[in-house]
Amino acid sequence: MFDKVSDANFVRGEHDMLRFWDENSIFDKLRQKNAGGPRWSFIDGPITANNPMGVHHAWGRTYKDAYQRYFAMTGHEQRYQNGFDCQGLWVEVEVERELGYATKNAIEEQGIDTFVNQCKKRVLRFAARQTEQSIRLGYWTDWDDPEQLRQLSEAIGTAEQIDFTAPSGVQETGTADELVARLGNPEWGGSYFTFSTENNETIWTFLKKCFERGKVYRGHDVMPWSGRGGSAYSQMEVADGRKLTTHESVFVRFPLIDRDANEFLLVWTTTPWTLTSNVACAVNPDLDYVKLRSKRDDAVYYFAADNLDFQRLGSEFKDGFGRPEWSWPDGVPKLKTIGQLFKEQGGFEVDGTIKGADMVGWKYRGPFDDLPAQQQPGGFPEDQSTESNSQSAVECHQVIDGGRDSRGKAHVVAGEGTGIVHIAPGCGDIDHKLGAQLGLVGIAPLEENGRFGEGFGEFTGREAIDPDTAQLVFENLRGKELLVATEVYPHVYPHCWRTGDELVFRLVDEWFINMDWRKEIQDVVKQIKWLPPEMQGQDREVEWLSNMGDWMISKKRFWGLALPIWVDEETGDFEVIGSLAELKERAVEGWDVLEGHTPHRPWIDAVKIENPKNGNRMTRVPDVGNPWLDAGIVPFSTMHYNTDPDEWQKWYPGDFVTECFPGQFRNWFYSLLSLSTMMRHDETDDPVEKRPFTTLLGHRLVTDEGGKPMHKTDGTAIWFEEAAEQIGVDTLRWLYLAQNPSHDLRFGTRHPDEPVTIETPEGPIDETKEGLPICKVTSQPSDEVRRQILIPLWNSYAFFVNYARLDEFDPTAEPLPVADRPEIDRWILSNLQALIATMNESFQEFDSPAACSAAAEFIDDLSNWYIRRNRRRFWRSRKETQADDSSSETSWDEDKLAAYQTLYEVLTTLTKLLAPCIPFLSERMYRNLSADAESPESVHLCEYPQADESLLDADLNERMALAQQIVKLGHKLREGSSQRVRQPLAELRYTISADCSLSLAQQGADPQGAVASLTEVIREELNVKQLTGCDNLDDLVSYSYKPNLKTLGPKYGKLLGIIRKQLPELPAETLAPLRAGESVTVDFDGNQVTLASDDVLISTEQSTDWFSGDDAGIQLALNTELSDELRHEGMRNDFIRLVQSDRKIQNLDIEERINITWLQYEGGTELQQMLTEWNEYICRETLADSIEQGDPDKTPDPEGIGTGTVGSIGVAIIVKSQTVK
RNA sequence: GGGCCUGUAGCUCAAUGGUGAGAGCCGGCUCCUUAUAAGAGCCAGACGACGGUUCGACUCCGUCCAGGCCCA
Repeated sequence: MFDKVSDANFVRGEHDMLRFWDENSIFDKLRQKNAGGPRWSFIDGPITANNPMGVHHAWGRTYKDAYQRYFAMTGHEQRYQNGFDCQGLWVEVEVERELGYATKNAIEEQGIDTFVNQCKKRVLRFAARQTEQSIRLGYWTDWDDPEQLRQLSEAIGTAEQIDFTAPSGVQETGTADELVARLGNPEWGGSYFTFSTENNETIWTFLKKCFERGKVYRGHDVMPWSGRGGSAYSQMEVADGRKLTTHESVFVRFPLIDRDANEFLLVWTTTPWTLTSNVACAVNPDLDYVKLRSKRDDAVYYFAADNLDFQRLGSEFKDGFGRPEWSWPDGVPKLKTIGQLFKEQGGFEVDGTIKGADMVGWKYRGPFDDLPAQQQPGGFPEDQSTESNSQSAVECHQVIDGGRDSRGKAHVVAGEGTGIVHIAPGCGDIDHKLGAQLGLVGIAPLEENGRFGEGFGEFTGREAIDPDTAQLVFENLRGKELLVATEVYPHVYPHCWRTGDELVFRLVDEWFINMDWRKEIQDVVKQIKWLPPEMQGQDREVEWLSNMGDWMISKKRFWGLALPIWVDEETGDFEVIGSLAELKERAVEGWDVLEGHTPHRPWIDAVKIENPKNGNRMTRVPDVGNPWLDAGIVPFSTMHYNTDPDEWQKWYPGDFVTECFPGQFRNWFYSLLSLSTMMRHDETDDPVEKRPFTTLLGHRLVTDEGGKPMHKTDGTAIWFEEAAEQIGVDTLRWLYLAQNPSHDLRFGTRHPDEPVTIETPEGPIDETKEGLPICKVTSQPSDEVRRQILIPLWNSYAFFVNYARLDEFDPTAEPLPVADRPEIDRWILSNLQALIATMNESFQEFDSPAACSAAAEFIDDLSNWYIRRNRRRFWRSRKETQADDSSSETSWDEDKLAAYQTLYEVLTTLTKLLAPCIPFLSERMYRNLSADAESPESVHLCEYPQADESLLDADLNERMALAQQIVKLGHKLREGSSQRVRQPLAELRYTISADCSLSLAQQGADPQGAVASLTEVIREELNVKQLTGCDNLDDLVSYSYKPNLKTLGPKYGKLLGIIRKQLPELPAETLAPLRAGESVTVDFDGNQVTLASDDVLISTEQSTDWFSGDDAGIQLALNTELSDELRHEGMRNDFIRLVQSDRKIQNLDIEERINITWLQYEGGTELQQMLTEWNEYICRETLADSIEQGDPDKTPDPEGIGTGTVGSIGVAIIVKSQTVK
């Protein structure tokens, strides 16, 4: 027997199901069930275990769970391993914040070991948190016990022996560090952690392969650098930290040598400190340079002719710098043109122009040639590599061609500046590239802390970004009479996203992978399916690969992969070590320090090896690895490429990965693809064999309701539980799965000023575990999902269950053959098969939106058509018992049984179909519906439904669709003629032309006949007494004719204009044969044109008092004439409706009997007459025992009174329950 | 600056070169309902601008404008 169903209460139901799954180990049973089945290999992209999850994480995780559930229900064995991304700067930043460190130095002062342990603790803590959140999301995978993770987190760095129970049940005892290093191993199960020793060691394997191919090198690069952070920044970090700021920029003059005295290059820069490190000046050889003579001192300046009167930052002054918050800063004056500057300094005259090309090779004196750094041969610091230039910077000073970038665009252009660019290869990106191209030496002025090093005179020790440093430069220049002018210059400049400090460009020593094997990776990319297609993922990845530079794998930080590169600093020799075993073998010092610790800093730094060439000690580079290596190695490390190759072979390549798109082309996707390509290069040449995965599904971002990104800092980011407990997880999951992945999801709005308390399994809470307040979340799209999908689904289920209880329906009874069931039953079952087929296809194609929209459409058909049309079949038992209905038929029982069995079949199938999408609600419905002891205890242990072709009746589906179209059009006609649906009308006539439905026409079926079997349905829906199919409606409507341009265009071309104009004006009888499918020949301005029936479009127009209309090949005409009889019937329906609505307001039980009193305040006796005629009928329909007229002059009891209109008569109706009072 | 993508209803998105450019959401009006905090019907557009190709352009081509992404 089914349990009674009342309010849906979705969120509470979800918690009930979580408990049910947990207490009955349903997930374990699922894994057991599928063990040995065909494999489906999902590879999880690790989530950064650094903060609690927000709603933006839940999108991808819903895909991950839904597809794993689908493939589980189709019997596949899976790995079920979630991953946590553990290492890297993000964690360090948060830990620095936790510890209150202000600078990088503090980490070293307080001990790297302390810091690294804190990082581990934090990661474990948030892994526990995210595990709990993911479980709440319904994400089924092999989770660690969050409490165990917390226990490990607590004990990190201590010698305490921990008793650890792995998810597999394996017991182990050890220190937290020992245990943590092995998390996610195959014996234990559980999530993988990228800090695990196996993960790190497998990256060593990769780097060793790179090394053996000669792809690892030590390089120098000029990189954005944060003095306070002590770290190079990636381009992405820089992009995140761009801010509008002002600098005091400077016009400076460089005296030319070997030319007339008093000639100068005019140079401009916004970073005056870089002038100390000037090596060359670049011009554009194609530009004209003006020779300007200043009247003040007769000095001659060279600069780009176009710049003389160029209004620098003219448009920015008006419109700002491209973002709303970047408008021209207050108090900063409009910039002067160079012409103005010289005018103010006493005027000038122009002595002609010269091509840039003619200036190349001119020598000049630099402004800081007195500095030791400028005078040191080979640059500063001296470059010792063999082919390097041994000149000093001073000796390099000359005008050079600025050159072009890879796409032929000149580096030096007119416009901002002077068209002469000062080049400091140690201080700028392009400068560095140019310097390398032309063999110029470099000067690297800055130390790691962002201050000038030795060799820079009075600048040594000064911070580059300190405005006082700029002032010192200006003073110095003034003293040397080289300063022309300074100005306040606004521009968008990179800043450290952590400290807000300005970044500088600094020459750094870093480790790179030479990516000249990019072609190999591109070949692999082309073997992968990139979804959704409209994101053009494959093209974008190939494009990125062809433009990317070498991969800088080093980071000057503490918490991360220990780069396995050991260097002999004396000779520059280096070696990459491929495993810990190899390292142990080679270690000549410090192994005892590492022993007992994970291969992280600081312990691994102690290990030294010997240079086999000369016996020198080799020391590990102090850098840690780029964290994308950690995530990219996952298809190898987590499947045990090194430790269990057979197991690895089983699961590689993955069948599916999914991740948020933006950024990942150059991050995770890139690292996965390049690592896999390199790992496999010595094993296969076939790009197919090098694929780490075969299909990738990307999705975009979660934004707020207005499409703007949500931020943690301004309180607009929505925490997972805020949404889960306020909106409901099934709703969220549907929202994610139904969303087009190539569009941002406009999720909703968090209201930071409206704190709320939410219910959780552990009781009500008003803040997160981190102490953040829980606030109100509104989400219009979620409300829509709930209203359109979940509630109708629930109501359909509730309708069934509650009537089935009353009728004691037995779901295990012998099913009636479907062929014997009414057409509408066969229709919904047929539609169900179509849905099953669509959902299977959609899941297999990773197209969850297609699955969701098909399901949504089906739920709508079920709720608003099938159930609504069939309600009476479910009510019959009641009628049978309470009124001796003379129209009783013998088929009643069978018909009712058919209805119950059909709806039961539909609902149970639907719970299975929807189980991957809405696992909670479908489980709840399934649990109540599957009374059968033989069915699995959980919907998630069921087989996914497969379509039964024999029940699929495309013809029936089409005919029903046609009936629905007729009903829709009929409603439109009623609306147009102001006839409410309760008012019965005498007749509706229809015709259906052959082109209304392609396949019906193709089958040669008679469309009128096709609908005939659905007459009852249409008649009832539209409340008409008679539905008549006609060959034509000629006597009721008139026709209008229009040319079908699509068919006529190709035939008559230019004649079309005439046809188009004249055809509608032709007499109706000329074109009438077209309606019978015959063709006619017409003369258009002397052109004989033969029109076939499909050359003309025919539509109907109203011409009688029948209301008519047409749509999609259907023509309808509705008779709106009302006889007394019809009018009374309409009144009867109004009356019943009023009574029923009163019953509902009073919340009467569906079986409760009543007495009715009605009051009429005005009007004649028609109402009374109607009630006499229909007394018995009304009593039966409303379960009334009596209908009496009351006296309107006596004040009626306001309790239980309803007012309304019957026909056009205003009445009040009192419904009294017999049992209440 | 270069490459790619996108400009359609108040909002979010559709529309093989073919006649009145479709949905959904929001709002308004009307209707329906003894499963329905549900549903049905009606009500809205200078297709970013300008040229070109064509009998016919939202669609193809060119130029420009605006926005996004990638690269520099």
